[in-house]
Order: sequence, then structure tokens, then C-alpha cells
Amino acid sequence: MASPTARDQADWSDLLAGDRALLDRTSTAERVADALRQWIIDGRLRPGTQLSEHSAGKALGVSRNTLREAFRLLVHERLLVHEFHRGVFVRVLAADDVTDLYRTRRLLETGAIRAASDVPPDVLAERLSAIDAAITAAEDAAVEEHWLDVGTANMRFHQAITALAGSPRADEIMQQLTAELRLAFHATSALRRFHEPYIELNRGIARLLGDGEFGAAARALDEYLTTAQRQLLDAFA
Amino acid sequence: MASPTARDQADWSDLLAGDRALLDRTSTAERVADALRQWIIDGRLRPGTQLSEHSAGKALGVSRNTLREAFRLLVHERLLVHEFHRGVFVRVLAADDVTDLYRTRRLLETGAIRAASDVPPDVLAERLSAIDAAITAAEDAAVEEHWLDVGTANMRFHQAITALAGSPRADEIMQQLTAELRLAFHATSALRRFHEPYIELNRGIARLLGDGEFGAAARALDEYLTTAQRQLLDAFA
DNA sequence: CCTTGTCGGATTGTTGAACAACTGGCTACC
DNA sequence: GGTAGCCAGTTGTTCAACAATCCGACAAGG
Repeated sequence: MASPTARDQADWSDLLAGDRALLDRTSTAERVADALRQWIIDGRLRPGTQLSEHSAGKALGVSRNTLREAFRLLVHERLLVHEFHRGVFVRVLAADDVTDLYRTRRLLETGAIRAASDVPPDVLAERLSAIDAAITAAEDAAVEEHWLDVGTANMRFHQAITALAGSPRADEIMQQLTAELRLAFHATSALRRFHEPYIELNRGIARLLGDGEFGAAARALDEYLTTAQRQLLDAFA
Repeated sequence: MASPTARDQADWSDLLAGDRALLDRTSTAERVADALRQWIIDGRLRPGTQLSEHSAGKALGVSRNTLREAFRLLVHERLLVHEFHRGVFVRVLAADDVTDLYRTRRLLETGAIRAASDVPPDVLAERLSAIDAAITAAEDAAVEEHWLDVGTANMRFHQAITALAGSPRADEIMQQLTAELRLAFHATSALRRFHEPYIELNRGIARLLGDGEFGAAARALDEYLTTAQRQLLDAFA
């Protein structure tokens, strides 16, 4: 049917298609949004601070129009709020927001665990190892007392839990939720050791998952989230 | 404490605060996005069609920059796709997308039903009545053979199911998912009677919910979604 | 026949300037 | 003390321009 050369070419295009995203193919507005998002997630932009179009545009070296496109993206991700004719501000979470964030996470994460029972064994093993890797990263960061990295690794743990469902959309939603949750962490600045006690709990959940105890793992995670939520809400007051 | 006049004024501001949104307080870009979103949801803009900045801007009477802001929003909602230096197109769903949409819906909807057992009775009754209302609307539209309205009511049913969780974020996610799903319906144009058989199933689920049989309702919905997914995927081929 | 090089029109990406609309604070006035 | 009006600064939106890129057409070459 196909000559050898033709098959080779097909292989090329398959391989190349994966790297298409690497060839910049990204607008200035998106790169600006990426930068701002990282600044917010890292806590370098405190909740409540206003981002004036003029100064932010000059600082980043982009025009006002481009900056506004980037703002739209981040507003849509709830990291910024837009008040008409007043400007954009880094979002300040209310207690209600924290409650709802945990409610939504509970929905997604426990659901993903329940869905894990239908995942074929080899794929499941791969996803479980991603969970383990996140826990290990958290442990390593903890011994070095890099609490910000512990937080990052902990977020990755929860994203890996969500990834059990194997749904790109669920993954993206979860990523957005965790980014939003960072706003809460940074709002309550005194939480340097907030994440530490959860590392051990994470291990326990991972162990249950490894044993195929999906129901028990879901219940444990549910309880876990309730505790974390309460603790964060307490820190709010 | 407060003088009568002061209390009157407080009443005013409370009442007025509800109407604040009516006083435009919304940017042109958002209104443009709303319009385009409705056009896509209604199927007046077919998947795959390109939206050129020049002609769309002239048609809607807005500048190119404003239009681009609106495009960003809809791209973020996955209703449009943006190809660098090529333009924006109404999204064309692949079979994978349909699968993932149903996967995510299953996560959210069955999770919401499970969460319903913790909702206080009076609030629960209110939310269940919203579900009933959606079903009734679908039945009414069915007898008049307005199949597009049946689809809309059916979407509202599933949003009402999700609303059992009482999470604004989950509600918004679900709203986005249903909008995205419309793309699939319109891509397979031959589905005029696609929604009809589900009305009865919806009734059955609502009955189970009313009886407090949350586990059974979740299982029924899960099965329901599996069937619907298969049927839609078949229509894709 | 198929591939490759080249060209020109059309569209998008991005910028800067301009003006209208609005906000927030200041002042003067009662 | 409160209120109306004014004013500087910011945002909302448009417009025009230019650079970068895409796409189809057409020609050249194997």
C-alpha cells in the first residue's frame, strides 16, 4: 500500500505535531497573562492591589490594548476582579469563596477517586505514581523547610488525584481552583507551616488507592478536605 | 437606634442594589460576547465557521479591539478556537471532546446528588422544585414539538441537578459544559428528536430524589449519561 | 505529476494616540 | 455638617497605522 518513504513521512508529521506548541504560537496577551498569573500565584502581587493599565503596561512593555486582553483572561479565571470604570484588582477572597472552593474540590476529587475503579490497571499505575511523586516532592521540600514549595507540591498532589478521572476538562478546572486557592493562602500570611501536617495524610490516601480501596480513599479525602477547609477559615478570622 | 428616615434610606439602597446590574454596568466586549454566545448556542453560527475581525466588527458595530476582547472570552469558554495569525472559528467538537464532556458532567452531577443528602430540608425542597420545573418545561415544549426548547429545558434540568450541591462555581462550570455540548448537538444536525426520550428518565430521577433515594438517583443518572453519550457518539459517525 | 520557490493580496498582531465617560477627592457655599 | 459643583486622573472605546503572517496562484524544476 504505502511506500516506505510515505510511511516515514507520516511518522514525522505525527511526531512534529506534538511539538507544534513549542514554536512560540502564542500571543503577547497570553504571555502577559502567564506572567501575571505566576506573580499572583507566588504571592508577589497581594490580593487587593490595583493594576493600573498605564503603569502595568509600561512595566511589561506592552500596549494598553494588549494588556486589557490579558486582564480579561485572568478575570475569567477569577484571579482578578474587574470593576467597571475603576480598574482591575487582584482578587480578595471572602470566606464564602473558600467554602465554595472546597465544596467544588470535594466534588471533583472524590468523584475522580470513585471513577478510578474503572481505569485499566496499567494506566492506573501510571497515575498513582504521579500521586506518589507529588507526595515525595512535598516531603523533600518539607525537610528543607521550603514551605512555599511544600504548598506547590501539595497542590500537585490534588491535581494528580483529580487526574485519576482522566478528564482534560476536570484537570483544567482543578488547576484553576488551586490557583484561586492560593489567593486564600496569601491573604492569611501567617501560614508558613499550613501545609506540613497534610503530607502524612496524603501518604495515607495514596496507600489506600494503591490497595484499590477507592471508597475508603474517597472518604478519607473528604474528611481531609473538611479539616483543611476549617483550618483555613479559622485563619481568615 | 436608626431614625425612620435613615431606615428608609437603608431600604432604598437594599432595593436599588439588586437593580445595579441593570444600569448597564457592563462593558461592550461582554455584551458582544453574550450576543455571540447566544448565536452559537442557538446554532445560528455553525461549528467551523470563521469569524473575521473586520466583518464581524462591522456587523456588530464595534471596533476591532473590543471585538478581540470578546473573542478572548469565548475562546476561554471553549466556544471558539483561536488559531494564531489565522483567526477565530466556532469550535468543532471531536469525539474525544464529547467523551470528556460526559465524563466531567458525570463527575459533577452524580457528585452533586451525593452532596444533596447534607442539604437542609427546606433548601432541598426549593432545589428539587427547580428540577421539577425544568422537567415540566421540557414536557410542555415536547407536546408543542419545539425540539430546540426541549433541548434548552433538558439542559436546565441538568443544571438544576448540579445546583443541588449549592456551589456557585460548580454551577458556572456546568453552564459552560452545557453550552459546549450544544456544539455537538448542532454538529449532528439530524437530531431533532434527540432529547425527547430523556424527559421520562428525568422524571424518574426527580422522583427518586424526592424520595430521598440519593444513591439510587446517582446511579440512575450515571446510567442515563452513559446512554446519552453513546447515542451522541453514534450520531457523530 | 508532484514538489518547491516566489509573489501579492488579505487577515491578523500590536501599537500609539485620541476622545468620551466615569470616578474620587477637593473646594466653596449654604 | 452636608451638599453641589468642579477638576485631575483613570478607564472605555475607537481609529489608523505598520509589522508579521497566512494563503492561494503561478511559475520553475525534477
